Amino acid sequence: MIIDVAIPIRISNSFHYLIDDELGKTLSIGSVVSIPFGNRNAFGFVLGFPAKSNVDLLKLKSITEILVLKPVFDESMFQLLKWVSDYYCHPLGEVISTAIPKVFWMPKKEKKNVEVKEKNSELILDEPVLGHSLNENQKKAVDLILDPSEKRPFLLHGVTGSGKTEVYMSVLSSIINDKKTGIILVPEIALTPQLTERFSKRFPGMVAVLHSDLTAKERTYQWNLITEGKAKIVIGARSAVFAPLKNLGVIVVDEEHETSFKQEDSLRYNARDLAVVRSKLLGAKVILGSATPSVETYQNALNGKYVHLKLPERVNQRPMPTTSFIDIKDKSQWYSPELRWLSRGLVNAIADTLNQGQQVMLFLNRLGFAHFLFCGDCGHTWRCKDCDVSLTYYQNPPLLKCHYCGVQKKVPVCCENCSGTKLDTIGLGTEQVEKTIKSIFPKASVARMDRGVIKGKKDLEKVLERIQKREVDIVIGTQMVAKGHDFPGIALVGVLMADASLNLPDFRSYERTFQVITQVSGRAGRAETPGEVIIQTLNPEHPVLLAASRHQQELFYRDELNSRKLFQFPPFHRAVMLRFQHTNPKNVESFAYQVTELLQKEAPRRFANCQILGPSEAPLARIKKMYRWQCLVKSESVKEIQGMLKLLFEWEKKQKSTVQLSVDVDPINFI
DNA sequence: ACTCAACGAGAG
DNA sequence: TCTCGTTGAGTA
Repeated sequence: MIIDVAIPIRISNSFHYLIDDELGKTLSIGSVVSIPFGNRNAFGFVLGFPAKSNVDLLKLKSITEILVLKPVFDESMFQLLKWVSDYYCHPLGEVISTAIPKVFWMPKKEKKNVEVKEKNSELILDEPVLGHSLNENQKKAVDLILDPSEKRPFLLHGVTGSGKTEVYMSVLSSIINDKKTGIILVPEIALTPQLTERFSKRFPGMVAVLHSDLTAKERTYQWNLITEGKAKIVIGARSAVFAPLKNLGVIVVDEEHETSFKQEDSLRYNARDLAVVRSKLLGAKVILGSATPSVETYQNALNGKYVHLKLPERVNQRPMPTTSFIDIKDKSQWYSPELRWLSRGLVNAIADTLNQGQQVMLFLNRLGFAHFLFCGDCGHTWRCKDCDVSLTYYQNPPLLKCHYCGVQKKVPVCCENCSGTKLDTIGLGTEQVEKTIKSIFPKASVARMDRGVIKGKKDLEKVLERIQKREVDIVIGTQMVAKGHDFPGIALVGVLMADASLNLPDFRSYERTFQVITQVSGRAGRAETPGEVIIQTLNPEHPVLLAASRHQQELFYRDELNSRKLFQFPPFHRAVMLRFQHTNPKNVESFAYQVTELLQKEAPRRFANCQILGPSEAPLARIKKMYRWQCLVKSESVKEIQGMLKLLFEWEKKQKSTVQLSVDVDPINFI
């Protein structure tokens, strides 16, 4: 008997093996087998039982042993996995190994049912109470979501603090009453302990948690809770979209606009999009929640593919914050001739806020002390040896770091080029903000919140608790502060360099800026006092900043959609990024040109709707010793793009070039 | 992915 | 001539 086996390696085809008839009958699709592969053993997933093989029967080898008899995925998951493999042009074996935790098929010892300890939480079967005092809008949203005749995905579009989580919980509660289950996807679970806690309290003993920081043991425990049907709700980061729940009733994607739902290496899938696909395959509900939806999702809501549910009010009628701009080009605004990045206006506002016993948050999306170090005598700058970027200067501990390959080195005392000693820095980072603010407000308690000081869940919980207890007067942070944490005492939010993200070479730079400004602004204000937001910028008239500050969402999306349409970008056109990498710059360049020319030659007759842009050197021309080129393909027709990729892969196989080619479907990252 | 054979430059 | 490091092909 023949079995078809997918091996988790970068080869697109599967392989046929022989197995004893009797033994073969015990296998299912999804069983894991050990097989001879070349001159070693490998693991593989059983895909099927073909009646015959087009490979010479004498060449077929027998499997070594059965590793896991019980399938590691069921029929409906198999459909999804095949869809993923097809859509993202990635070998099925690798897709499966991304979706299923390694501990379940990569056995260290022998694979047995791991004993599940009950820990301290008993499974409580009492049904939770419905109707946790929802407001009108929340109730309406829940009713629409639960309406069985409505099959479309839902965009739950609610301003910060409008109570989206209550809606999720009400829906979940009803889903569980119907003996169904649900998945909640969150951008970075290690950074959202509050949400997990709320769910565990509301649904005691029913919640499993999945994320990348789990140890093998914890992961096994959580996964078993799911497969054994004990967990009814799974909260997790992007890979939790593959959680093997039975009777899946709903998938919630919280903060659906977040880019961390896209995996940026190996299998480049987007968990938000897979949530929509998986729920469609199963007939389950899907809720995409955000205060600042992605332009793609917004367009789907506009054109009726998704149901647009709005939560326009903050709970308890909290007023929206008031926003003002400070033009930092204007010298008269500078705090001092040396401090050009800080305005008197913001300093005064901070002082007022502190005097009133309220808290301040300052936002700057750049880590470290300064962007780079340079020599005042000869102008030399310190750059990474392996990447085409300058090294970021950190002051405590004093280091020069590369943000792309992680290389660190000691800060030099003199210039390596001219031995000059007048070393100086350019470009502002959060460390420098912290130092400066501490010197201006020596009595205030200042806390920083960024990847430099917050390494994990524990650090975050500590800072959040200190902020909550009012032990901190001024919070200085990167993106991290924009991500859904509840800071009830913040009365003033200062955005230090609002322009930084506007001018990135990425068609989504306006969208990102709008989202992050709206999100940080949403941190300001509480029941009694409306919050205040001060935005320092070089460009106070910029329409994106204006729209964000005036809470004119519809205006922003209308303009942005118009320009996406005009320039033929998503959501109107599909995009695929072809990336080329090699240690030799000439090899990449010539291969990138060969590929592009091939596609351009074929396009007019076979793929008339495809545009091929490039090739061009990537904005980051070298990372980790690899020179990088790219080529962007756009088309209204997914079919044509798929056809073109097929042609490309066939051609590439024949070329046997050493240049690495990777395909990024629906790319998020353009640098 | 992984492994082995083939190939080519450096030491005795 | 021997050895070590790099490169390329094939895996059922």
